[in-house]
Amino acid sequence: MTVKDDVARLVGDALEEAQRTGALPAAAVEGVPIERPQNPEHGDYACSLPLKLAKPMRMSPMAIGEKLVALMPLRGPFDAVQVAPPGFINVRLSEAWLTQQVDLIRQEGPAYGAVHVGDGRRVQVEFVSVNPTGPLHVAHARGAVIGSALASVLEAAGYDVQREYYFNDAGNQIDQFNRSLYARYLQHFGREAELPPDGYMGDYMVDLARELAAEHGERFLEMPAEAGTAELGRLGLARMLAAIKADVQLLRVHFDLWFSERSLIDEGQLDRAMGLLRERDYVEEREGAVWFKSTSLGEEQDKVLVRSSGVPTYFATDVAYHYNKFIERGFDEVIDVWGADHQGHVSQMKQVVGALGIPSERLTLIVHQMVTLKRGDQVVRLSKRSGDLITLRELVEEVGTDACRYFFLARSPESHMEFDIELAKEQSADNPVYYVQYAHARIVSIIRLADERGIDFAEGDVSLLTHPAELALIRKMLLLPELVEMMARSLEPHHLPHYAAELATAFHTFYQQCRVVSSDPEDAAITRARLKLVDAARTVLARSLSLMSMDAPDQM
RNA sequence: GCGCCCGUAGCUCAGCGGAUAGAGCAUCGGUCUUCGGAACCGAGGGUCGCAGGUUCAAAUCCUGUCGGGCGCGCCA
Repeated sequence: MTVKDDVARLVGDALEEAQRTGALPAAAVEGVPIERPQNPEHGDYACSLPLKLAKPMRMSPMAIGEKLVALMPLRGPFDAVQVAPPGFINVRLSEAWLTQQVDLIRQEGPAYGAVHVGDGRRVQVEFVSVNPTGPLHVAHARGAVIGSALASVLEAAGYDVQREYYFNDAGNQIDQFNRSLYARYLQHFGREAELPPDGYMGDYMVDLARELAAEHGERFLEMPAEAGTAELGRLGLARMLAAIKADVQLLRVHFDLWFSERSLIDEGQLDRAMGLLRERDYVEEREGAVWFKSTSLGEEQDKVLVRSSGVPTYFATDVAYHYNKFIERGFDEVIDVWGADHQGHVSQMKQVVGALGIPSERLTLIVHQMVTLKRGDQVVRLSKRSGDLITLRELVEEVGTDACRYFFLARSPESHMEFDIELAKEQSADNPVYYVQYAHARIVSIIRLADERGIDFAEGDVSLLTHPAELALIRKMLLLPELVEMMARSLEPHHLPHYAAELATAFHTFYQQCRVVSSDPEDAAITRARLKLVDAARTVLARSLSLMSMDAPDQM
């Protein structure tokens, strides 16, 4: 239970008591709202319940507040509660309690920040899932960072998390890919060949053809064209997939499972999903095709599941995939991270899940907006088909993994973000990334110094920590578990970089004002206490960075 | 035309219906004999696109409107 929950209970218990004894009239309440006031004069936590109860209770907010505060015992972490106009209950934490948390944080170590909102429930996070017909680009990097950070946060919040990449290895686009590759392959050997009209034009296809030619020679020329195209395509696809794996690894993104679209067809899951939809009367045959009757669910149009040619659409396999996620594998919750270009499919996907008999709230679609990439003044448009502009790899190699992760993560998914490469490089010294990491390196070097001087602070007395900067740092450290809980509930990991920067500031401010390792013998006790604080700060900062899959360097 | 997203400081962006709307960068001004100055402290800078509405309380919710992005296929 977080402190915030404890505050809510403190107020909630008082309300119950007041209503039971008749001190306050009966009124329906939906939860106890607890906030963190921005003005420190308002204490550590604030509750606006009296303001909300004023109307149903027909009393002034201040009077309600007074009644409640009178019933709130100053136990445990709490030092003072008071009512403030226009009707807030402000709660302040006790300094003695705050300092004790330093020891507790050190005890928890790298596990600090973990909460139990997930309660072991199984959640699948599917992200990136770009077709392996070309290299990953900048927008994909954004999805990769959002998805992986969200997965880490959910894990810290007590969920059993599965990270998954769904890749297309069947269908039209793969045919296009195969034909494009075959054409490049023929061209490599000086044969006359034209790319298909909707083919993949990028130079990477030329490179891929050359690599395969180097490895396999003219083998595919000797086959009938159709077989050659298919054979070559299969090898090319495997290479593209391997390249994508390498690319996401550059961003420190790991997947538990790479899920093949084709396997849904081969292993009968598509048929079973279609059968279930048909059974539930959501399928209709018309004009030689098989349709999902989404208009019956309020959608604007029906969707084709199986073309008149007998070939299932991507939509059909997507239905099968979600059937597989919920019904065959039994995930409690599923989160899909999509780019804005897929926004139009969100309501259809939700309807499909409902049509399969699954409460559609169990599926969450996180749609992130596009990334506008800039090099100075030049706007670079992102298109996989028309050519190879800035790839994920180029970006990461130029800007660095940590900076990429930090910047992509710091923007909320729905914001249309701008990424100026020149700026990111020029400002690297003033980068918030390095600011946060520098705080960690600084901490480690202080502890290193203490080690060199043979200072043992295991018995440090944390009650000596009374300086405002010390207490401010502790308060900031205590925010992490609440933040993890909030992020897991809202599925918004973008708060993490902002928190890390605030924590770093709290540390730097403390460092500026409080000498840690002092050579004056009279300071021995406070030195030991502060070393404990510094060590706890290292724990929390390192945890914040690890949740973002960022490096926590010992030196820079 | 319809759907989704965005519009907050010079720039890039936070902001859970609550108290005086914040951060970084940029600008200006301070701090330094000792633990890492990649630091700290301070200042200026805002009609939260605009107009209505709901509410004790709106940057936040609703409606409309203007501007920008992305979609609207028997493509994925």
